[in-house]
Amino acid sequence: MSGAEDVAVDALDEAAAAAELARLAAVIARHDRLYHQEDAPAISDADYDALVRRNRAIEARFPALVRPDSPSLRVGAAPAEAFGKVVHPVPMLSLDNAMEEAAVVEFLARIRRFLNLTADAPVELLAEPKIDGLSCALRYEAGLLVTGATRGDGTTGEDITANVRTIRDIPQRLDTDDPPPVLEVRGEIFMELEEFRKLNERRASEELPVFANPRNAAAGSVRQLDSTITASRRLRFFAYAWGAAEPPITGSYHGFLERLAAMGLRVNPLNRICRSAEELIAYHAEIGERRAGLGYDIDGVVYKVDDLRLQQRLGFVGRAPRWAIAHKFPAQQAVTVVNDIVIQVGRTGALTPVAQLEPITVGGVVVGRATLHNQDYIEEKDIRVGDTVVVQRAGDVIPQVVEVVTDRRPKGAMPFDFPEICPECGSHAVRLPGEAVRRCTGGLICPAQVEARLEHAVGRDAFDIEGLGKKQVPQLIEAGLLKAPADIFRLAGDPAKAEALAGLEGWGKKKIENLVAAIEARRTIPLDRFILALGIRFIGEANAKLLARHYGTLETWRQAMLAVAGDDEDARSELADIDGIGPKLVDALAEFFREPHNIEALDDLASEVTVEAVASPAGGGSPFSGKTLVFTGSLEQMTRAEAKALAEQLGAKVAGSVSKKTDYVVLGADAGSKAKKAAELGVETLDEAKWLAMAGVS
DNA sequence: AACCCTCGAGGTCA
DNA sequence: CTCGAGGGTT
Repeated sequence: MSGAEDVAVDALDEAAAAAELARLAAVIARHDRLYHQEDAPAISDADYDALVRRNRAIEARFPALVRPDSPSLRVGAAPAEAFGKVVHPVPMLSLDNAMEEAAVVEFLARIRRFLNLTADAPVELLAEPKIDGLSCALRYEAGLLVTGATRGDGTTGEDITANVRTIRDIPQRLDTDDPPPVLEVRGEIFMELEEFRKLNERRASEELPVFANPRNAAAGSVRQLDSTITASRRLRFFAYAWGAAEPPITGSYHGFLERLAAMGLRVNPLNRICRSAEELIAYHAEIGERRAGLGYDIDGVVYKVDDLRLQQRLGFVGRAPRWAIAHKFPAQQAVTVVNDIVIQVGRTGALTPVAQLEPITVGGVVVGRATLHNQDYIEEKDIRVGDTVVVQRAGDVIPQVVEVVTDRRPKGAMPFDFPEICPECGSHAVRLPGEAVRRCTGGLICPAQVEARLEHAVGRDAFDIEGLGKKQVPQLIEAGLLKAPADIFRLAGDPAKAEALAGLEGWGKKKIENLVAAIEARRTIPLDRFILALGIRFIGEANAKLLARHYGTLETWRQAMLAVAGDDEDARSELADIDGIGPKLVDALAEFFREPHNIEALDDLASEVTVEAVASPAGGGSPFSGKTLVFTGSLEQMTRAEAKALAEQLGAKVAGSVSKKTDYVVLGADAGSKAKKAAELGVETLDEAKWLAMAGVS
């Protein structure tokens, strides 16, 4: 031993301190590696903590000497006020699920079809365990960890950098001489079962509530504002993907993972290359058998096409890649009793039956209720009050009644009598022919609908008013302070109302101030959110945007909708011509605007707020954005399906036949009648090379 | 088949 | 907030 490590911190001079910090950074990094890569720690946790403490003590004396790769960055940061937002430069996607082996076979078949391969052409896939934790994106710039973010909605996540730094499987600095300028590593943060058990033991002894399962424990730990708490939880990490990367990632997926491992990130050692559906299924079975002994929770395995060029060609459908699929394990099941079936009334008046179950633990959480969806569902499974039923958590999350154990049915149990009267307001509840749901016709006289509509209006995607939620809305309705959406704004505008608020339980001065501020902050609202807030049937986030973009201003839209309600043919066809708006939507809008009280409520709300106009989408980056394309003839560089997917990605619409609305016709080899038609109509044609060049594919 | 809307359950943190 | 199911629309 050199002795430096024995010198008291107080006795170090600056040069010795710098040297000691360098030594500690290296030693701690080495122990981190042993811990996470070999799973063979060379020292005890206590000794490791002592090293970390010594490092921190020296830094406290010589703040100027803190190294960019200092281990103390793992734990040092002061508690944050709240989590910042991180926009993912490349969206974080979800995977399609396969529950059955047949779906795995179909997955492979579809890949081969899409790539124009024969049914027995070799395709290599990397199979890996699917960890049940929370996904996370780590951004390294020039080899240094700069941000860690949760998945969030896939586009925007929360900034959990300080917490991520406390995870020993995640290096502060990539172990390479030649770090990439940008590398965003994605993977799963999770808690091992042993740590989970110890954590809950500790919490139980401190009389704190215990976590329901390791995944929730990991999620709770990562969402701590105080990163020292996160640090004490010993989370783990496996890498399995990337987002932004400069230079781009090329080659194979397994090669990418090997490079990550070489740079000090942890990669699951159970990953394996497979070459056929049989091999994939065998892998699934093998991992399933080893599941209990892994020491951490998994909910299935994931298969990914290994060749990154093929991944790119396969692309995406919706939010999920075509080149990957999650093959889940069967859901865990349990048996319990249906104590009651209650009816809930939603915003649109839908009557939804919910089974009240004798509480039972399924897959780590206590389940007490399960939706029964509708009348048909209950009848098909013949679920009766008093029945013993098999319950599972679909996708290991959502409780679901699978089947009735009919031998255990009590004598005299009657089939469920689905109400034809709304249990909340007594109005008739009707089921239209061809529909599965029965709906209350009470509209605004139905308290359940009024409440649900108000909750919808203040919701995150509509007015987004902080401090008004499922708890407060019913309370304010009860107090007579809320009836229609416009009343929300009168809460802030009318002093008498604010005073009435102060008389209610749980409304202190501060809370009222906050609410008023939150409401005032939302007095200006974009048209699409305003439309969404009205709660018109079928008009969700996407359709509200379509309408807002097309009509631009509230007044234009309102006039057009009134004309539609008055059966004005021109207004109707203008509306129906918007791509994505079909007959049912037209009817729903007309119906809404035929009700005088709806228009009153709309105008009332509009008088309280400023509705911002929405610009119709600009041309966008691509020459094809907003254009209509037709492909004809056989393409050589890619299949028709790929070309279509690419064009749509660029904002184009792909049509099947040439018309005067077509902007471009892409001619493959042996193009026939469509080429002729294009010439007749004077539509611009592109050959394959030209199309690829314009699409930005070289 | 892809996409959208609606509804539901259950969890954690402030 | 996240996940998932079911049903509707295009």
